[in-house]
Amino acid sequence: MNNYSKQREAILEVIKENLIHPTAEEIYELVIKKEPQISKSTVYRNINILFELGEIKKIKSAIGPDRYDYSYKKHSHIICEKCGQIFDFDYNFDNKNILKKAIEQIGKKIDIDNIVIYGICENCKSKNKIKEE
Amino acid sequence: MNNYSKQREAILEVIKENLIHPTAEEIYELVIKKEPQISKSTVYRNINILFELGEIKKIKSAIGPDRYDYSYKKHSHIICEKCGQIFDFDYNFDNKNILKKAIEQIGKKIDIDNIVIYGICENCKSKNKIKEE
DNA sequence: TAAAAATTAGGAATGATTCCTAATTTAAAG
DNA sequence: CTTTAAATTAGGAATCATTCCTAATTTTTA
Repeated sequence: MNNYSKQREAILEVIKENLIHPTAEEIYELVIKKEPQISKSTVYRNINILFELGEIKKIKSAIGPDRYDYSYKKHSHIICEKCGQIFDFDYNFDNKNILKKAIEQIGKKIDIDNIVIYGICENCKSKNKIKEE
Repeated sequence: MNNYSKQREAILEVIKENLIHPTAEEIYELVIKKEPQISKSTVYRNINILFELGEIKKIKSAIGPDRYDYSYKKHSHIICEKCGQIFDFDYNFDNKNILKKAIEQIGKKIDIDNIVIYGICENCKSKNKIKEE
């Protein structure tokens, strides 16, 4: 692992250029424009490698497949469980204290990578209130 | 939706009794002991209904299928991205402030349902340091 | 420049979940 | 009660996302 390949480079570029939290499928559709011969398995394999290397973040959406994120700047995510929409969220969690409590409660240190707030957004909430026919 | 069915009741009971964040498959294996005729699609359908109703929580694990949780008490989760382990985490997030910042940043109110900390646990971190053969 | 290691394309295989349908169960109405 | 309507079920087919497999190619090493 960790050798040069133009495919891997193109995939990382696409993820860097598209800050829309694309799915693997979407990454494939974008990267195929640059590397028309690329196969889907190569996209999946390299996404996983880039994630392992810590170059990109994996976001477990509430709905549909996983999404990926290149973070120029550290941030969290808010995800709606009804519509699946993902919002970038810039918040200063007290990581030092979270870490301390985590060690107390689970007995081991955790390297915090991404904090995700799952909830229901206003739009989806109000939709629910309308009596369904 | 929302009518009586002994299958749905049995599924909810199983989730209440097993606080191990079971997957749909695991719920099926447990509930089949009580309702031997039950089908897997019934389990999936009812898990979704119970989630829609807000009776159970869905946890997007870093690894493998979704997991479910009946919460007698509100809590968060810490999930390891390498091994997929899920830890219950009792932490007092400043939800009022989070909500305020969220409205500022994304322009809409969010009903916070579950805060998840994705990271890498000590065990997995130390495994990585060992030179792989 | 030759040998070893890593990566690729492409398709098959797998795993999780949803969808479909006819039969059954539950609820509602007279 | 009985009848009718609505909801739910079992079971399997279908779908979707992802991983696995293999022979060929590319990259690295020495």
